[in-house]
Amino acid sequence: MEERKTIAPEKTETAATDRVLEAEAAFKDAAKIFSVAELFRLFGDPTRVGIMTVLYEKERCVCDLSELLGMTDSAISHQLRLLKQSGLVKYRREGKHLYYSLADSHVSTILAQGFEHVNE
Amino acid sequence: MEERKTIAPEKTETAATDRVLEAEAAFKDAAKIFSVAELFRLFGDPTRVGIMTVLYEKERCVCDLSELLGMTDSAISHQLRLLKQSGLVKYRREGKHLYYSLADSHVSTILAQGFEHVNE
DNA sequence: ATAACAGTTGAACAACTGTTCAATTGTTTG
DNA sequence: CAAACAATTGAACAGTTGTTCAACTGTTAT
Repeated sequence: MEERKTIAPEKTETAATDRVLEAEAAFKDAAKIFSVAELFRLFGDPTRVGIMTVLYEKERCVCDLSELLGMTDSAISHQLRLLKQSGLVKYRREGKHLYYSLADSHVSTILAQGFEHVNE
Repeated sequence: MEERKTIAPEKTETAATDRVLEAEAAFKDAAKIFSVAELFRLFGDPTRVGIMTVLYEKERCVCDLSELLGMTDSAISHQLRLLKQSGLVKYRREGKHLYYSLADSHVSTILAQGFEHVNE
């Protein structure tokens, strides 16, 4: 994010270098802003929050998740794919069942923070 | 969220009361899940994250925000309205300018958590 | 091998979201 | 008062999202 509102068109080489460095910093910041938004976007849907809230307690297979949340396997599976792709959940196979769980403590922490804010 | 996967159809009055209480609890949980998703949904857009990231440092007027983020006043204003409606930002008037700022420390905390997760 | 169960996948569709544009409100200054 | 600036608003539009449905893969048991 750029700090100054206006940049006078300077002529020295060091000033030019400064502007390049500023531009690079702004670019990195912009990339981070997109990543943060993308992270929160995944927490921004009731089905996905429901899934993660259930998984907060313990691992679950898809059929448990769909029954607990009152949705079809397909709908749950589609959302799990998004969560999986973003590294928010992981899974292990046990016979016919795939047991999903939260990927790491970061995910639980962010989720908990959300509930904390909602509970005033 | 319901714990047991199946509920046997019991006949006593206490069991009926239990089921009502369970249903109420499930309803409250569902309502909270929607609130949490709604909260994160607002953090799930790059423009809004950009706005909040700029406001994290200090309060800003709409014209500053639009210049810093390289967007039109209108686009910024539309997003500020959403953030305002959800109590995530507040503002004060000073002459022609409306100075926006983050509503409370909860907002900064959630935002910081997001950046922390993105920075590994 | 076949049936049954668990889960995934892709296409299709309706609902929603974010930006733009033009018109408008509110405030200050000449 | 009029002009200029700051910001909001609503309609319109394209792009995205989440669910459904049907077809499919993979695993276990008979």
